[in-house]
Amino acid sequence: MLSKRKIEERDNRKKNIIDGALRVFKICGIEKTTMDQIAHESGFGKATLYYYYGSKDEVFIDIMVKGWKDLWEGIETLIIEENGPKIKFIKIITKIGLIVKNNKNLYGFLFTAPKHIQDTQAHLWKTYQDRLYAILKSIIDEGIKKKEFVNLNPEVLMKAVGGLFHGLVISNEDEVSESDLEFMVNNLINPKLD
Amino acid sequence: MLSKRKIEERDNRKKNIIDGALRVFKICGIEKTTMDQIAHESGFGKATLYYYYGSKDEVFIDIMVKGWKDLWEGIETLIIEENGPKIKFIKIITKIGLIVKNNKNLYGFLFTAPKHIQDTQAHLWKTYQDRLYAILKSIIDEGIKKKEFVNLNPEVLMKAVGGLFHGLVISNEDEVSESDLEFMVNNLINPKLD
DNA sequence: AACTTTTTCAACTAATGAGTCGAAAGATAA
DNA sequence: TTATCTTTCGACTCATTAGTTGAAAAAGTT
Repeated sequence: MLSKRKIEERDNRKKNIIDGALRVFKICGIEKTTMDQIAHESGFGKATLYYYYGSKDEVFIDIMVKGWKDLWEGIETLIIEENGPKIKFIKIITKIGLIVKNNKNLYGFLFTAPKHIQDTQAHLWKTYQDRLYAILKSIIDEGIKKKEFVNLNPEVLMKAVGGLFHGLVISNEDEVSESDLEFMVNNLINPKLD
Repeated sequence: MLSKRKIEERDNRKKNIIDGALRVFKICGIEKTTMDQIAHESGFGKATLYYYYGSKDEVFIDIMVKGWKDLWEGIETLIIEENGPKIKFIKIITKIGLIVKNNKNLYGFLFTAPKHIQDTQAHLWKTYQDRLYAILKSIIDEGIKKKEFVNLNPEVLMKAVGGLFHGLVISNEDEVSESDLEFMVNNLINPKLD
């Protein structure tokens, strides 16, 4: 049996591998990153890496799960707060912005990679992702109904906010201020100047 | 010497290859697409493909050049039209939207791929791309100065519009109506309800 | 028809990269 | 110290894929 400390150490090494992987992704792009590179970057030999992860996909999936889980847990409390849809929506978006800014390597990967991983089985991370999207969608629906949001197709609005967020937070070298992000999301979902 | 017709035929075959390539990209993703696949999809053997293109990169670059050139030429006339920055900007964005919608395979590639191609030399397509960005940037600058646009950092506004556009037009299965696109860009650059 | 040029491709090479194996080094426990 | 379990990795295998070659078919020219 493995002692508690042993397990912790092992988890730490896995974390090192993930961090190394993300560093290489940033430089080489996800697709062109090799297991040798990841191994070297995180200070192991390739064979050792396979001691911790059974395949390249497993590394990817571990990253995805961690990312979406953190994201979900970061906004979970905001959902039950008693706020109108507009306030709630903005709060969630800015919170996500904050989380993403704190770990750009991870989330740059998270929002770009999914297409390339084949989801033969439903993955754990999909659950968190779906949950997050469903919540945002329901807030948009409610916002439109209560006329706090502009009256557009909710799917379209969702895509718009997603794109805006991506442009401002992910694919942007410089940091956007929270207030700018908030301001622009606000303009998008309801262009009234208040 | 090659006759005019011969050259035309050759260009046609090159076009077939490009179209085939884009079809495969759509299914497999750019990175995972092989030359064999492209060859097969466009109805040639791989060796024939290498008769027309010297390397995989050459295929990529040809696509990029065609895409950016078409985009630039599509909006070129709008630049000299006598319009205020706001009208001009919206006109250009919606025109780009139209062009993109007409060839989603191509532009899905165009706006996603660039990072993966190493630009050892400055490529022709970069010229068109830079030109387009510079124009948009200058219109934004002017729009802000003339208070037709909201007073935000122009770079940030640029990223925002880029992201919004991407979300609505590129990474969207369904088509956005022109009016929705126009409406939302308008809200972003100047949220006054007029 | 005889000859030249253009187009095609099956079968090859060479490099790269995912994943394996077996042996050895490092801990831990008795 | 000896036996056992955990961690490490050099050196392999094997599959894939970019790019080449040489020969042959097709088209064009005289």
